[in-house]
Amino acid sequence: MPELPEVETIRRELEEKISSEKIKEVIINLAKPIKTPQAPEFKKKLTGKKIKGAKRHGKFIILEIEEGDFLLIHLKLTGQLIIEKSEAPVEKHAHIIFRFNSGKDLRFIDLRRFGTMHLVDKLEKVKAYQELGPEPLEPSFSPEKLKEIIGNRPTKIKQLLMDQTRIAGIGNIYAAESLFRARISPLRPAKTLKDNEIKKLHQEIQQVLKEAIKYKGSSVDEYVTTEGKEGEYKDKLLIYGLDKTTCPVCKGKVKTIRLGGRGTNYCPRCQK
DNA sequence: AATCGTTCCTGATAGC
DNA sequence: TGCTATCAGGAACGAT
Repeated sequence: MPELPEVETIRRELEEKISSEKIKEVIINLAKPIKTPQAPEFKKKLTGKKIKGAKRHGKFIILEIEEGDFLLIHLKLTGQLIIEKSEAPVEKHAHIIFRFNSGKDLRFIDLRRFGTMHLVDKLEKVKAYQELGPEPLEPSFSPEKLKEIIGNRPTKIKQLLMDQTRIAGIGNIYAAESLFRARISPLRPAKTLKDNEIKKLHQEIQQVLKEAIKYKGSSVDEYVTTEGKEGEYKDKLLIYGLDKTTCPVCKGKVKTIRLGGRGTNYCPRCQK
């Protein structure tokens, strides 16, 4: 599933490959992902417009459209954005196709249909976007900032890391990885973390995200790049993934629990 | 205000 | 074999 490194990989490729592409036609095979406006107006507002660029905040991709609109795309669990020639056979679950004058398509494919799109003139109109917490790779995200976010909260640290209104872009994969690397149990109430643990966690969050971007993300579930290629960071993950039963550090048994409805792997011997 | 449980959806897999 | 039941999960939403 796409988290910050995966979404950033897609954003970079979109920026490079479809900036200044002009939309000739929008084909809607399934209207469900389009949250606003309604499908006919969505189509009308985009047809004939140029794409100016691609930004990202958290797990949202923002396509900047000519004349000031923004197309916010959230891939949720299984959404994909693929760029290919218009004559390529249409994939199963290709719900929305942006067809360009150049003969290329940008296709939104989404097996579980959880992904969303909003076309708005102001970003603040999308509530979840407007409520996003700070970007973990921005300079403003200092160890002190993380300490402030943790504050006196009793919430389990893993759930706090995954809360998009606290920090933007971290999901199940990178929450588990950064906690493992920082040797902190996902079950620890956030407020019990000592200053040195917060510092370490902050460092590991930034490092694992940067490394994962370098490898074009982790192909877990359906994630692929806009070229349809898998991200290679999957092989570098230390703790995430059901097939891991042995801790790569102490060789002890990895524990799988459910935390806030999510499968969570950790090593009880290494992570305190 | 913060947190918890439920819901959306398909395909893989287990069990009979 | 072929059917049905179960499960995974990000975040919106309603309830507490």
